[in-house]
Amino acid sequence: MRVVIADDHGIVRSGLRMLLESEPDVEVVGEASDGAAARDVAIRERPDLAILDVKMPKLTGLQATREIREQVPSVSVLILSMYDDERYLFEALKAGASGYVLKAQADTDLLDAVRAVERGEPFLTPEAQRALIKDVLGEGAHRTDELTPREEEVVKLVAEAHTNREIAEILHLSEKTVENHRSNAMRKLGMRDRVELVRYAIRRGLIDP
Amino acid sequence: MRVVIADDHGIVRSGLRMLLESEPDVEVVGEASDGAAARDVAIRERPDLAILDVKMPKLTGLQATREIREQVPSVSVLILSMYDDERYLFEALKAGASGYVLKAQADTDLLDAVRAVERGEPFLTPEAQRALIKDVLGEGAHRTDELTPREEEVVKLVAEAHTNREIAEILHLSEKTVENHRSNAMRKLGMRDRVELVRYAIRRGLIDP
DNA sequence: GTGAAAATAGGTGCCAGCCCCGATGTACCG
DNA sequence: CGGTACATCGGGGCTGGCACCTATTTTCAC
Repeated sequence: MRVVIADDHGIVRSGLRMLLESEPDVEVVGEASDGAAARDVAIRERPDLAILDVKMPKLTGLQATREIREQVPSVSVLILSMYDDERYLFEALKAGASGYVLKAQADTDLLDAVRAVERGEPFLTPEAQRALIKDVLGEGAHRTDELTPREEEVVKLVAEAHTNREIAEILHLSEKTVENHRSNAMRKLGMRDRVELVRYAIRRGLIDP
Repeated sequence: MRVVIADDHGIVRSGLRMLLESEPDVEVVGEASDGAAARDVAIRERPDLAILDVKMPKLTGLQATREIREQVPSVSVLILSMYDDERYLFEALKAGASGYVLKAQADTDLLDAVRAVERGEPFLTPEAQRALIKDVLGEGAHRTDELTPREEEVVKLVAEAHTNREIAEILHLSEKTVENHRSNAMRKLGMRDRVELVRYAIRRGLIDP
């Protein structure tokens, strides 16, 4: 089983690598320390599985998941969350992830998750399953989908202090397209400059302060 | 060399353990997933070294460091920070830590840090050293004094998405003066545009996200 | 009372940001 | 089939942001 791993903390990558390679039939064929690199590596290597941290520079794990799943649907994705809650669970599943594992439990659950994905099954930690059931039973109405996925990607990169040109390179787009997405996002949100977008991105958890 | 490790993320503990035990003379004699447990284990095991995450439940790594160093001074402490900045560096050193390693660089720097501590030397990552030197060269005063009051006012208003012209009106200044204060603040902080100032202002608590 | 730092202000120049247009292709949905 | 949303790219133009430079006044510590 060929696996790509991505996390902005080197120590987590090392841990993942060693944990995964303790299994004889698992091979780590790529590593990335940000979301854009993760996407590029996953598309180039076409692994069986990509294990992505939710919170990474340039692209979040969820944004990277969308792009990977769109371009190479044969790649399964496992999302690693460092949060103690499940606030990104639904977005992760919508983005095409096969599983969602909390980092606190990752050392015990991760190999189970990998095996589940190998069999083509989804994998959720017990906490995640409970949250999902609760949501389905309750109301599915906590969607704040004001922005399209593309717009959100651009907003995140703007908030990380990238110029339009840099964003264009990261997303493989023209500068004009980036400007249009940013402009549309600002209009939707009623904002007038990048500065306001930064605070929005922080409130939404797209980036840390 | 006997080592205790503490981090609330299982995957990080696994990574640390495997990384450390790849060295023949290093033995991990204890693990903890929160700061209070870390303190208890360190005091009971009296290891040569305790490697602690800054952010843990019950006690932070810094609080645990203080208590460990007070009760068993023979235990050296390495602090692991998941943050991209050095905001806890000074507190860590004051608490009695021998070293400060960012998680993003931990897979390459950690063994160097362990060896340095073994020799009784302090260890700081290059980024941490730079921050320390910058601070010493500056003043004994805190980093909070990096900006003058006027500069801080301007930064706050910038982060609130005011234009230079608006800020000039609010502070009864010329636009030029505002630009100078903003420019000086950005130079002092090593930032290149307003977007970075916003995140700084939020981190500093000048504004809410 | 001298010197350093802060606060004030201006000039010049370049480029990025932001706006308004329009245009194409795709996908999905009733 | 036609409508709507999304993503993509472009032109043209105005303004604001930012850098680098100089310069005066105020303030405060030694």
